[in-house]
Amino acid sequence: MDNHKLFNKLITFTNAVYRVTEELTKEAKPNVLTQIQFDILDFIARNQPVTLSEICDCTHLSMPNASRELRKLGENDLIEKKSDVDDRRKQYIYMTSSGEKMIEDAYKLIKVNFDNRIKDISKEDLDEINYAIDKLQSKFYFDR
Amino acid sequence: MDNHKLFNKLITFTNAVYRVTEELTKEAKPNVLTQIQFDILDFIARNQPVTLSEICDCTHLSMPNASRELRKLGENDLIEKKSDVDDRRKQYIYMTSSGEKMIEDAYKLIKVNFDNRIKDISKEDLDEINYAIDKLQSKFYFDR
DNA sequence: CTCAATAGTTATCTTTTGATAATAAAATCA
DNA sequence: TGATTTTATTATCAAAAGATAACTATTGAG
Repeated sequence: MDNHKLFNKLITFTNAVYRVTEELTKEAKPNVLTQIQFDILDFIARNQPVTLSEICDCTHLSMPNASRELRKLGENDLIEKKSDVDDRRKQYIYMTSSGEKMIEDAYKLIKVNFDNRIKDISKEDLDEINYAIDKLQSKFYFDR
Repeated sequence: MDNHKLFNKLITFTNAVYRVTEELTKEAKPNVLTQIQFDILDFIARNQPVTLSEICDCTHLSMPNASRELRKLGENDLIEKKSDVDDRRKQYIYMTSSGEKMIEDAYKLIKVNFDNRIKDISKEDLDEINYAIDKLQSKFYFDR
């Protein structure tokens, strides 16, 4: 197995992941939000509390643009900001309960799509899938 | 292993795939193209010859918008259209040699990033990665 | 205290992307 | 043959996203 074959296999695999992910997440985004707004909300949901700077680092948005989108999320009562007591320049961003609910509902729909996709897969194959994900996550898709 | 655990694992895994893919493809897109134009060019590269309708089906672009972006690719001499002899409504879209070169160069850069990422991974682990990708591709990320 | 750095906001402009209507030409159907 | 469908284009308009400059407020360093 040379690197080139593995490389090409990874390209094909990545395309498949993107295609299936799109199928699973299709229609999960609420219409009141743009894709970027939903991505930001999702990022906050899994990392809260976060600062605006952290959002910018992780989403490649500039501060002004991230600030603008965050303002819209705030206007929709999906997030709220609280000033840091120690450093009053910083704003810690939290989900509101309606923000939490919006993300929960989105994931519920994704879960339905997921259940539908695996409904005909045998227990043994699911175990293999589980094992393979662990392998890839630890051996290749790790942080650094 | 219940479905919920596997579901959550998949979400985390998908995020990791997206993050690493972005790292590997970073700066591969030529500045003369927008992301969508590059995606279309990449799609043509791996499926040529294609028709405009096929591009629309696979990229969720409307015909007018896809036609517009395709015109720009044509103006940059990256693709060319040839009418179908049997059905003269249809246009088969091909890469030009400079289009091919642009895609090749992009993948060369991605390959460099890939080689850099796996340079410290042992032969045994690479075999495991290879095996795990095959498993996931056939058991979960299949077409249908 | 002064000055630079950090965190964030507001305003503005441009580019990109998305949506829709109107059109043309060729093919198919009845 | 005439009506309908398919394939694609052009022209607009609107919305989303990206880029930049100017600004405020706070903190930290010397």
